[in-house]
Amino acid sequence: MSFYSSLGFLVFGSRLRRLSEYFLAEVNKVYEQAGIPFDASWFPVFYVLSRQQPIPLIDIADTLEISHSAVSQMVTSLRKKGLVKTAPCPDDGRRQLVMLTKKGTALLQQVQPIWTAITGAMEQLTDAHKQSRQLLEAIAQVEQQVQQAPLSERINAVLVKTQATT
Amino acid sequence: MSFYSSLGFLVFGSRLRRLSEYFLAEVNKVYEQAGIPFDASWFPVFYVLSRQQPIPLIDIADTLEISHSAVSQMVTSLRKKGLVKTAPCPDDGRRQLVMLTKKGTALLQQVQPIWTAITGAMEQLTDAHKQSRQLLEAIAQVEQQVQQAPLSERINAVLVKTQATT
DNA sequence: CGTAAATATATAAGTACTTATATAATTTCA
DNA sequence: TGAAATTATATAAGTACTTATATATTTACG
Repeated sequence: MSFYSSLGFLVFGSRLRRLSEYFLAEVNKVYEQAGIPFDASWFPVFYVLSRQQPIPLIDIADTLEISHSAVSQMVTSLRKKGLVKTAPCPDDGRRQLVMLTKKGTALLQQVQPIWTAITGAMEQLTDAHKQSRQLLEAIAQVEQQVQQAPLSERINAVLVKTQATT
Repeated sequence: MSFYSSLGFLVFGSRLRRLSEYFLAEVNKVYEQAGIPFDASWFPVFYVLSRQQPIPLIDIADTLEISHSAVSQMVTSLRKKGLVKTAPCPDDGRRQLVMLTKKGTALLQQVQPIWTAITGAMEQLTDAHKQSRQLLEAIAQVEQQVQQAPLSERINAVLVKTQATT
């Protein structure tokens, strides 16, 4: 058994990070092999724009649940590549409305079949199609659980109990 | 349902990263509240050293399945903090043997009860103690599956099949 | 109605990794 | 045995975020 398997949750974070990076790298291979000049890191912003457009930067950040800063940096990068453009909101001068350019829209058309295939491949990760769903469900449940009582509180509770019996 | 839940595996990577960062942040809270000057990011190297010492840098990297570079940077950082020291291996001048200093050993003593508590808290994340194990098992299974056939190949297979029927 | 608070964005710096590159020590084998 | 390949480490630069900070616009209210 590997170090990671035997250590269980103490290296939970590292394992998740590693798995995450693996998935992004694999998806990038697919884009490359399909000859589509798209990067996996662009997906979240592109996906939001595929649903709603134009949209203020702040709404993208809220939807993705990442910082304004991260979206601001990504939008700047995509703007430099000519894939999105921005314009101040007429109703509220603080807001920047983000939208796809013609080039961005064309790219979106290209990547959409890949997105569908990714979902399909993930669903087929096991014979019975059960495991990937279980993983998603397990992650969702852990996310819910830690919202109800933070992990740090749970750890402290265990700590106190251990110290009491020592 | 949140954006992340509805999108499923297309944002798998982001969700894993977010969960990972949450866990590291929570564990850091526990160290801080316990008044122990330890950072969650130090754990992997400290854990390896708690098992074997002295140990060549390359063996730490192999055990943790991270790059030599990452270990080299972490060891440099821990050495600057006076927690570890290094010495060239007498048998092989290329290797740097890493070991805990007196200060590092004292810190290890302090953090070990916390590590036990973290494992305990993770096991109790659900009433039935089933879910966290399921998550670990599900991750392990996904790790195994993608070793047998890379995700990119699976995605391509789905793509080809879709295009054939269109 | 003007000033304080809130909101939206941009930029700088930090984090924890990665890959690429350089350098040095060791091993291999023609 | 000595040149080529391998192995081990260190450092630089890049990535995709974060927090902290600055700035600008809008809203709220005494």
